[in-house]
Amino acid sequence: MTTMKEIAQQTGVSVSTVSLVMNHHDEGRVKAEVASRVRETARRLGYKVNPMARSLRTNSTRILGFISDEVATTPYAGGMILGAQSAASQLGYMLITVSTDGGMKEDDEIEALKRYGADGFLYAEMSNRVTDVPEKLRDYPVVLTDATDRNGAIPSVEPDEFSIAYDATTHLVQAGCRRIAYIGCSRPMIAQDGRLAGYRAAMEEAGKRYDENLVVNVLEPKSALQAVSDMFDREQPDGFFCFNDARAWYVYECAARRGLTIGKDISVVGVDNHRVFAETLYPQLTTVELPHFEMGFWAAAKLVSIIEDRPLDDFVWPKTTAPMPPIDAPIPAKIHCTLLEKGSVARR
Amino acid sequence: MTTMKEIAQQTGVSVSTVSLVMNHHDEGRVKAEVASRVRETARRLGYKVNPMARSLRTNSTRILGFISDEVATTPYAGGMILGAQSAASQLGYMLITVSTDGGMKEDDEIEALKRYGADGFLYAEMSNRVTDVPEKLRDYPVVLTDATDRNGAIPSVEPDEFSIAYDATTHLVQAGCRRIAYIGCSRPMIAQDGRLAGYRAAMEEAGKRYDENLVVNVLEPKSALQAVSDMFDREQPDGFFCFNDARAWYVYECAARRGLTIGKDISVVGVDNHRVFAETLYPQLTTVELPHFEMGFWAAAKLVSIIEDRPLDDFVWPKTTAPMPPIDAPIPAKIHCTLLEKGSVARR
DNA sequence: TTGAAAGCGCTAACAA
DNA sequence: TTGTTAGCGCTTTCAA
Repeated sequence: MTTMKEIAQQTGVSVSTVSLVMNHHDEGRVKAEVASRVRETARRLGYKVNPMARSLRTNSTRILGFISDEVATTPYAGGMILGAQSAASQLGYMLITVSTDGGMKEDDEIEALKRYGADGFLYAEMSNRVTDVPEKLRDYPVVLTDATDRNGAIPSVEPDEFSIAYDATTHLVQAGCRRIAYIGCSRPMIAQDGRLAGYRAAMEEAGKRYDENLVVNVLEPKSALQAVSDMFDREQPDGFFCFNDARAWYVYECAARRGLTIGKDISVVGVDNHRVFAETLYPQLTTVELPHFEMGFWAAAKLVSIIEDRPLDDFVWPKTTAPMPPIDAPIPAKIHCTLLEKGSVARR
Repeated sequence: MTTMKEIAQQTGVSVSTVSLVMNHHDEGRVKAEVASRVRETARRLGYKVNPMARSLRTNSTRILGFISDEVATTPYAGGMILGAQSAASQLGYMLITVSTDGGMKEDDEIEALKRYGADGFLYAEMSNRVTDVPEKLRDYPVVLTDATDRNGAIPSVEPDEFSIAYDATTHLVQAGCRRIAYIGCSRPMIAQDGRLAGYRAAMEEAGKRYDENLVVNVLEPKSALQAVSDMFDREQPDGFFCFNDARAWYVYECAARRGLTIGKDISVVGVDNHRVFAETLYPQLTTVELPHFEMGFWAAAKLVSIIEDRPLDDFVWPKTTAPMPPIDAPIPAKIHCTLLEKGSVARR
């Protein structure tokens, strides 16, 4: 590893001059000619700053902590982490991921992260929930990812659940479905509320009366299949919007048992959480993939903007939204990532 | 953050004495009474070493890099990362995860990890493959996780595919199945070879002739379902061992279309890669969960043992294997994690 | 048995 | 415009 000292020696200047140049603090402080010689030597020697040494002085490590307790159980986390990592990497940061699952104590992991000098934290859930941020994070910059702060005091990035359901349902309407069912979740979640509202709005806008009989909110696998099956026979829907892939599967199962084919006899749009259906089993189906990558990306970027105290607009953004695809288009389609800016922000 | 200096002042000794004590180098060098006073002060002040400062001197960060290119697409990764993190944490290390998926250049990520001072690397695949380890990792300690080095030169931790299939098949035999089919993978993979062999061995040991007609190796979702369906009708198997959950799903679909119920009319044991079936849809099914946690755990521990040049036996291990559960036992069951020790080892 | 001192690579205040 | 210096928190000689 090349050091500033070596650059200084080879260029015939002092270490502080090198430091100034390498940190872009040379404007008006170092002669342009000297600066470019320094840069040239640095390039030639393949110099890379030593983050440890720097952080020892500056108390800033350019490390972000990503905290989640469900990395082990869902593939959501992967996309989110990837997004966060992508933003971090573009902004010159490193992401350290800790999972508090599996009996490890969250506080210990946070302590470890602090010791390693994390400048700020991403606190992630894997589906939008009202969340209490741990006490230990109080005095650090924090951004919630796919979660909502109970006290509304911490900035968060969440999916636009309403629009997801609205667009999915509208999509089914436009595909010509007459009776569109909603297979939802019975446990109260932010996503469920938003999506049910989106479904309802789309139905009413299409001139279809909102009909409670077409809505089944389920939780337990065993009774769930029965409930969906009952509704299936009772209401004979020809379109389904499903809260997630597990719930979509109930519809698949019902269809198979009745000799019906999805995409031909009935239409299904569902949120695909596990990537199993979209990628493996039914590549031709229309599914909605939640914008986990984007949420991770935005959250990390937001966090950096807090840490460095500069506006988000300074950064360069990727495109994060796409329109709903035609009914037989290749999927998954990523739609709607809403950045909620609210509350105040903890600073160290 | 408390520093050694503060401890030194409060105890009335020098920083070097504190350092000696905190690093357990005080034996015969520091008076026992002084040492215990130092420890007491450290405890009282809640001292935690500053890893940055230490690594600046020692050139060792106690950071492990976890490199994988599929974090985003499977939940396997989560378990593996969790295992690796668990071992790392127990051994006083920190895990930094980088995912090289999504167009980010692997080499760049490795460079970043090196800059942050990683002492060694875990290079992970998400299903056992023959793998080339990147050039950039050449001079560092590396352990392959769920992967096999093409040159057989790098230590790796892999699942015991043979035993997984052997035990699963035997399980079906003991459950009383007469005609047991194998739904495998047509792409050549280490797992496929090992599992087919395990299936075959179990069949023959049970006095059943190995019958090629009962074996369907498939890949493409569309043709796969057809192939499984054909075999289903032709051979009328009453037991199925499936390579993964996608393949198990073909059997579910076939069964549903024929009015058959799994666990009653036919028996299915499958490797559950996505946790969808075991956790959500068929909690009563017998599935095999690959020991991702254990692989991650062992691989990280092995890596630390290489870095610190001490034998694995110095560490304390969790139990990693369990016998096959009875056919209706709660799942997932983790079985068989084999640590393959082979080849030489890179050292810095 | 203990402490003083040097130095890891870097930044930043200050002096020249 | 540049260099000198001090010091971040720690480890590790070396001398006392």
